[in-house]
Amino acid sequence: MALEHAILVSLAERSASGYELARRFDASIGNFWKASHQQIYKVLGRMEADKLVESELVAQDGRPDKKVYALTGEGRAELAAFTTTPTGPEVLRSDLAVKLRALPFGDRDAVIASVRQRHADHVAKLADYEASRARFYPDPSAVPDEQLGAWLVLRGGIRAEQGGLEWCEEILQTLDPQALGEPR
Amino acid sequence: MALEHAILVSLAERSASGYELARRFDASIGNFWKASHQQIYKVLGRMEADKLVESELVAQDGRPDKKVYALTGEGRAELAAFTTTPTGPEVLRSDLAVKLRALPFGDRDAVIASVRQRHADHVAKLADYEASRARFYPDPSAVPDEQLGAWLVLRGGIRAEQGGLEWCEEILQTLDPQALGEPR
DNA sequence: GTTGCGTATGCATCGAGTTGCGTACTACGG
DNA sequence: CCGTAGTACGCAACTCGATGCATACGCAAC
Repeated sequence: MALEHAILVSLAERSASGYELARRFDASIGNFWKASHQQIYKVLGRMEADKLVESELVAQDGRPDKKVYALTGEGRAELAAFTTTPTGPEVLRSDLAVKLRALPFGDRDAVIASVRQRHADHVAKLADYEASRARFYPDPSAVPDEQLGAWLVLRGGIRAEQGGLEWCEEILQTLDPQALGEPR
Repeated sequence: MALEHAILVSLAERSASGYELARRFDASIGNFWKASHQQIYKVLGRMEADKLVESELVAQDGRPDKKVYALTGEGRAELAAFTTTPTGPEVLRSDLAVKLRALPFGDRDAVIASVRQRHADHVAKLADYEASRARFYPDPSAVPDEQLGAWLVLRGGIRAEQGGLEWCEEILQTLDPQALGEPR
């Protein structure tokens, strides 16, 4: 039930409607936790029933009304409690790894194509992260204390993408060495 | 439904009972895809109904009977087809990232403790992977073709663990610089 | 001799997450 | 005036996966 905690964090940083949360989950927070708007609405409903958040209807003009959610004291307490719970080991699920393992039983060229796609994904994501870094943290040696967490998460994202990228390059070098001169 | 494909790969490499599969998922395959034995039994049941696998009851002495599953032709075809499907972008879910982001609203020391724990996990996993590498691929320049996939997956695992380890070190250096001299 | 451990299979229940659909209003272009 | 797109919320049905529990057998330890 960690989606709940991701939402709590997001709302702690700034109150928002479900719709806004969904978009945030497409951007910054979504870099390390995905969620569709349906899930978000569902969980928000439960969280409101549990008194972790409260909502206020806000009329807008030119747009539908929205329901802005804010943390309650109980929500803040729950979030603080969450930080003290032990973190279980990371669970990874890699489709690409399954495909690699299936190499002897499948289509080598198709697998290589998947790796190329993944390679491109990493390049794009990395550019994205780099842009965020340059924009929000122009001076890495002077990150304000309250942004340390977000900064470290961004650094982790950059590391993960770089690692994934290098892995893709190693795979391509191994499976398809002669094609390396021509990409791009 | 990629658990299905992970099972297909595992059975393609060698026929096995549900119990054996569950243990394999604790070891090599489980490094990039987790599954409990109940899930495996359930999925195996469905896969048999779908004719992707077939089972044979094998009596053992000193032990309960077991049901050994093997791929059918249809199963092999499904596995080959899987390798040609496009691979979606990786979905990551990091509890630790959520906790880092929650730093300003929670308990800093507890978060640091979680990072230390994660750090230790990475060290252990890395040692594990290194042992596998040394044992199964003593000469990295001479990996037989049919093991290339497994080798690359292992390389990816090592990279991911190293990356995670370095991230933990960066976090600790940032949040708790003076404590770095004393660990261990 | 019974308690615990390892092998081996499975059910039942619940929450998490996906997919598809539905409603309602505004704004803009053709 | 209609179609398309964006904002904003939500239900229903389903699958996936996690957790807990149950059963059955044999072996070894205490």
